[in-house]
Amino acid sequence: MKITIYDVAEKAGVSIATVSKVINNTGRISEKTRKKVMQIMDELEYQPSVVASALSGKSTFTLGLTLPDLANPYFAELARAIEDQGRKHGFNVFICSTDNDADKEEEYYQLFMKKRVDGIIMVSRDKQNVVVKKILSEKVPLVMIAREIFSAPVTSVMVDDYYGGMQAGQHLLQQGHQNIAVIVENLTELGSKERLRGCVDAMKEAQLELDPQLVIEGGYTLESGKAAMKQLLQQKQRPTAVFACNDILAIGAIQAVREGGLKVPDDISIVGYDNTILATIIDPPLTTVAQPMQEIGERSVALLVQQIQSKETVRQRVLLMPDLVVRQSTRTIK
Amino acid sequence: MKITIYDVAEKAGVSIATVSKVINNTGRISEKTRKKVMQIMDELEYQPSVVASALSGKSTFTLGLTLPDLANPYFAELARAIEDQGRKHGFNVFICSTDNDADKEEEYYQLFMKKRVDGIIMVSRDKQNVVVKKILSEKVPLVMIAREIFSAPVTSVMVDDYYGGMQAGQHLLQQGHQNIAVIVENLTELGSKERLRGCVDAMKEAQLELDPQLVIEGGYTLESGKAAMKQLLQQKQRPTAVFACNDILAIGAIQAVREGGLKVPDDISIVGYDNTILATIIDPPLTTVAQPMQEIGERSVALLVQQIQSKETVRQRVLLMPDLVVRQSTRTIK
DNA sequence: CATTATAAGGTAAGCGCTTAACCTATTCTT
DNA sequence: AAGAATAGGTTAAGCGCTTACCTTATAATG
Repeated sequence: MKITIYDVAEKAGVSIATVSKVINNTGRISEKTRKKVMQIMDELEYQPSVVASALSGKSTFTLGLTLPDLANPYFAELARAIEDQGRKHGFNVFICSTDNDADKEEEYYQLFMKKRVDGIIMVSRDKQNVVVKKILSEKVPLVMIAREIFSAPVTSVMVDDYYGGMQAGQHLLQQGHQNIAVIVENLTELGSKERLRGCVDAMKEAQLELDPQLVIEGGYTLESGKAAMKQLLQQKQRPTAVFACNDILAIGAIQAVREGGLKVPDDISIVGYDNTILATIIDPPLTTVAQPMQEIGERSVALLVQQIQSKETVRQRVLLMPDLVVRQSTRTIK
Repeated sequence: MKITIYDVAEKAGVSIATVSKVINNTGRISEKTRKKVMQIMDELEYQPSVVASALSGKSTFTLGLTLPDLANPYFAELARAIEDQGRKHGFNVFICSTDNDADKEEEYYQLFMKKRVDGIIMVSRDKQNVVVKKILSEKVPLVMIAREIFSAPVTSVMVDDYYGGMQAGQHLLQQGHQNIAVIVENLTELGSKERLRGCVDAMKEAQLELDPQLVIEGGYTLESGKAAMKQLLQQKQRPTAVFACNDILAIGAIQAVREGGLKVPDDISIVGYDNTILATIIDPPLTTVAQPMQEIGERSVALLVQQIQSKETVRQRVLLMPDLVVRQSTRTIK
């Protein structure tokens, strides 16, 4: 059956300890023996069992990742970034969609524990997360990628929503817009609030004030973005620019504008948030605030691996900066 | 540290064998003892180590999935479907992006072997796949999700491209189009050829012939779709309808049409292929041939699990039917 | 009542590795 | 040239389970 370390040892005429040492590059082994063993391993196409090595004290080189929904392009891209970084460090990752369902989250967590993953990355909107507390109390290495500041002391990677909102606002202001509306996702959520606040502050700096009438909760779907925009189009003083707090909402807004017989960006400028692939394929291509996906993946994996390897827990929150990507859904106002 | 089977056994006043038996529901255990042991496991929040149980002969309950790129919405959706099905059967899945790079594929395959995954699902365009042959020769359970018929006897799940192309063609014909163009991905690839052939045959049934001038290779990118469409717009006899062999191409085509001062579907109808999320957010929403993602995930996992459990290898090819989703990028011609 | 079945659970080997502790030639030292 | 270092291995225990094979009560049988 499967080739084991015994087969290699026997064929090389050494003990299994020696083989183990050449695999792990530990202990003292003469160059000659090393060569010999390596050659035999090659010949036999020996693949040391991570299962066995994990059982005898080493790690499983496996990470668990939970996120709301892998079918969502935003999370898929993030997952890809994490996967790539994991690979660099020699880790495979279990990617698990929770649908924001606490039960599924719990279920996956249990699976992670049974499989003895070395660490967990959670992407979550929920700040009152019970599972997180369990993970922490079990001292399993954990990194959160979140939009809310977590009450517990968790190492987390976040993107500065306030700054992102501000960038969006500044961009529109630079283009001469004064009458700006904001479609937020959900005003009870910190991330949304921060994006809004950033935009408001950008306007304040320009001595402008955001009309509360022009702030609308849009939720997360295309339809709701459309509806929000329609509502905005009815206002007595129609805005000349809209900052939508995610790309889907922005796209819904574009569609509503078009259905209203107006044009983007000619009549109304729109800036989105996230810079998902959707932003590039929509017409006109969407000006949007880009989350630094690669960077998020890189930092979170790095922080996790660090925890795994050093066992120490220097908890920290990393705050990354988003970046505005200017495309064609915004333009200078006359 | 971690609770082990010994802790449970001791606290319950039984041997570890007994605990193992209640965990696995094997052997004879009295109801009383079972209850007792279960209760203790609960109390201690005992999570049996899959690592240990895998080492002693059971499976790892882990699947490996390789696909070209998780950041691509099409594959992300597929991965999600597979993940869900895996969960139903108690499996976690390592999701790995290969970027169609043979080296990465090989690397991931080696990792899968080291981690002793129970089975592998590969999503690939490549039919000359060396890794596949290795997997087969190692007798590791494998299911391919492919577009090409594989030379080796691999269990595979495919979608009937010919029928999909036919559906697209029939739809356009029913709407009265006679002058139909096709933007294929790549004429050297079987999947593309089949879609084209399906469309051609649909036309033949209607006593029509597809003008070879109206078949253009478009590749896989938005830009290339745009370019292809522009080329079509220049033809002396401009087509009234276009069948683009994937959604991205279709979207590129829509943009080209719009840039040419024409409208979809008023001037030109367009049908895509894949029914990715992109089709729903584009304006106008894209009529497209839907791949049965859920079904693909379900069947492939089911086939894999079957192989894993029964050890027998009833190789088979499952051919699923795609389904046309009519949206607003096509319309009846006067 | 002695014998046999059966139910309930225990013993111990083994899965494929890692690693601390130990052993034995060589090579240095002085 | 004798003792101390050192290089290069080997031995064996242990990681946390599973499982074939025992053992021992207890119930069934003639």
